[in-house]
Amino acid sequence: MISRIEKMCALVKMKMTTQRRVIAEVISNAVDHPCAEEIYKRVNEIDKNISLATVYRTISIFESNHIIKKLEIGDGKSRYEANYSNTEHHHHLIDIDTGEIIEFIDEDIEKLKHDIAKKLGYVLIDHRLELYGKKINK
Amino acid sequence: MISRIEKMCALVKMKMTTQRRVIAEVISNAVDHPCAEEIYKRVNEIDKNISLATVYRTISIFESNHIIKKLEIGDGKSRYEANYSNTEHHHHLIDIDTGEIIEFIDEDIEKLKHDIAKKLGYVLIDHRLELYGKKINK
DNA sequence: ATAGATGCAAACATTTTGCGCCGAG
DNA sequence: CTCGGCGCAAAATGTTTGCATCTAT
Repeated sequence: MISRIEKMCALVKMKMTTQRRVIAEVISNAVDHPCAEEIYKRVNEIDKNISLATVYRTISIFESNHIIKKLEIGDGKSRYEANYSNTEHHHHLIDIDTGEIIEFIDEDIEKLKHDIAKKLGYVLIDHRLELYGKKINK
Repeated sequence: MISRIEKMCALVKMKMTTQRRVIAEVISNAVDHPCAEEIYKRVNEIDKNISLATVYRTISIFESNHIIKKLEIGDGKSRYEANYSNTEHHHHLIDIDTGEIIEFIDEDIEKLKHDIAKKLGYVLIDHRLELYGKKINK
């Protein structure tokens, strides 16, 4: 089974190695937002010979090809998620007690952001919205 | 002249040392978003004996007392700005060509964010919005 | 065949920490 | 006086890189 990210790599004409295929698979299957070290651990459960350096290099290439997105939630490390362009643009709510990340989509924000950038004389390329909250009744 | 941040330290009953006073002054006067190293350099122009470790420790205390805010614009280092609660909540537009940071305020987003958090079962504590854009006509 | 990808270990950059001394309250 | 803050240097953490080797195309 070819992972979704591997298909995106093909579109960008990336040379596909065993390592990249495994890393693509791991990130495609992730339901959370793993950091480089976590990706490395999951990759190593599939193939013990893949190095952390390769994970970093591959992540970096995926990111510059917009195949994955980096998020910085303030815990010191960069975290990543697949960037499926046909999926709606979503954002993150971070539970400040548990660190849990909840994804959400909001139409109104999608509309607003372009207007704001335009008003400032910019074309919007990307954006990031993160909410930090505490669970009600806990 | 007592800096604005120093006044906030007093409210939180922080022990005020020469070092903290100078660091408070530097961050209060910053019109940009300096990282720890940059704060350290500016601090040293006023007092050569203040160490980088103290800058980090002080920043950390300021941050946990909500006196300053950390921002991560994706350049690998944490950047900081004063968090004047009586100032309107603002956000950042980052020029992806120059790295320039433009601050802006948007009323509609202020309204939206609380509704979204509530809908997800959370009380909003903080949030962060960053737009990344290219200047029009350049 | 060959450009580019990999593994390893060393280098880097940023941030944190242990310890003995010092200074604010 | 005393507790916490300080400077220094060392360590920890996350990430990048030089080099010799290997591999997808």
